[in-house]
Amino acid sequence: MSKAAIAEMFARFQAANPNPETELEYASPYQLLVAVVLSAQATDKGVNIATRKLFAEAPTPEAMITLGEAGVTEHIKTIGLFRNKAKNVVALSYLLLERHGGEVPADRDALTALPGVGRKTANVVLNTIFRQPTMAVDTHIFRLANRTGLAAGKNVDAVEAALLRRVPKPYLLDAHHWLILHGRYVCTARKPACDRCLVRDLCNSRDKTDLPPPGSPDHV
DNA sequence: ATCCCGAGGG
DNA sequence: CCCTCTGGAT
Repeated sequence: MSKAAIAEMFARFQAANPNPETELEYASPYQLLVAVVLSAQATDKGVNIATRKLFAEAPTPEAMITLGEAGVTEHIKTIGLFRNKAKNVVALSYLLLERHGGEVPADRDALTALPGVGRKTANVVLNTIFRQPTMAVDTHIFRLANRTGLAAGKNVDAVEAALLRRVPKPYLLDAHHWLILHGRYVCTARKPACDRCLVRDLCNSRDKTDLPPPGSPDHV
């Protein structure tokens, strides 16, 4: 995708959705951090169902520790990888109190030092809470970037670096959420809805593609 | 490279 | 049945 095409792509995203936001439900930086940790290999919809109950009982790190690993597990059993996540949420809450006065640190190294928090989760927190121009590359953005030609890369780190180079600065703060939402609802993994894609004419996969071939049941 | 791991969609 | 979902730790 050319430089001009990329600028056009984000201009359209911005016009269609001036203030894109996460679909995770949270009432504090702490709750967003926990929700993002829980969202690994899970849908936002499923995470929200679990966190409604979880945050009602444990809205703060102190309450989460009191609830304990067994209590957390009960609330998040409907989410995949729940044993690891329950352990991480409690341990992370303990470390937030011990190292950061119970606050979420605005620092990538401090964030990734927490259990269950890797580079992608840290980037989401830095962007969503602290409004830093980070690019968190998840399954949606990795797929969409490579498919459309927005930013090619064999792994998430390469795609992140390419996006930071190619996305025009004025769009960088909101690019993450625009791309996530586009990937979730339009440029989906299996059966992309190209017929209602806002940037269809700019997409490399119009003629050279990893999409299902024309004529197949999955072709849109 | 492997494991973790439930819910929803097709 | 199989694939996908805002990955991280070993």
